[in-house]
Amino acid sequence: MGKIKETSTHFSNKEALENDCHEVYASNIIGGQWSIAICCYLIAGKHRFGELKKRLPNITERMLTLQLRKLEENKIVKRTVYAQVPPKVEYELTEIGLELGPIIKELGKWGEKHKVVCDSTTT
Amino acid sequence: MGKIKETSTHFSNKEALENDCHEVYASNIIGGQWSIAICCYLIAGKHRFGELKKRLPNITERMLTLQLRKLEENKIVKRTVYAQVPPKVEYELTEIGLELGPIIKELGKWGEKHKVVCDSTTT
DNA sequence: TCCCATACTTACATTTTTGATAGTACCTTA
DNA sequence: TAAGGTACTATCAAAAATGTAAGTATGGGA
Repeated sequence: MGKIKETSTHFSNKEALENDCHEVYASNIIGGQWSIAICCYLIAGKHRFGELKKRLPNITERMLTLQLRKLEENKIVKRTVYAQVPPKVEYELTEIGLELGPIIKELGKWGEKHKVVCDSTTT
Repeated sequence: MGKIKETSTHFSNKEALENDCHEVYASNIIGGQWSIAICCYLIAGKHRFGELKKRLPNITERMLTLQLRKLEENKIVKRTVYAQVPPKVEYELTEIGLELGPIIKELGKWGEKHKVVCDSTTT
């Protein structure tokens, strides 16, 4: 996630797809390596930056920041900064972010089932 | 989507996340540039390769092939080859693929709503 | 005075995904 | 004999996502 090149074919394809398919639009919002994992924790409630970092063992601060910024831009999470030293910042889901909760959970259930089905037919 | 490097940090992070989060597991399966769009059409029924290509105007044959192969590997779609010339190949959702249908539709509804909310607060 | 904790930022390297372009096989029909 | 239609594959290049490593600010406490 650096700057994107708005003249690339990739970019315009993505935009075009988003525009005539809400499903794709939605998946682009929550589809980063860590986005869904972050959401899973936030569904359970508010978290500080450092707490999220602990729960996502291998994430770098850079990636956590990037993903949170993206979620914030998309109004999925709300960021609250406390004027303290050392700093304290809390992240929580917005209203529309919360509405994503049940869908993500359904997806999780499906994933669990899928894993079983797939494993059994492979072996 | 070429060969992946199974020794990379990225790879092992992804695997670790998948293993303790079914939601992430699921999202990795359906999260490619075109996967959800393809699924959307297949939810409506069987399609030939060329039909999908027409419906996804800017997709290259390469990408369509890659995505379909990935979906097939993950047992989301079933591929049927007819021994004809010129060739005819049909793609359809499997049972577990069909179960994804309602979830994708919910995601679509959410996306539609999100778009409205986000646009109104931005302007 | 110096170190600490927290939540970042910056610059660069690597890996992964996607795109562009050309080619393949095969039988049918003209 | 040649062209056409379908579903691909192969190679190379570009772009995007992620990872690594180091640095920043600030006030409080030792």
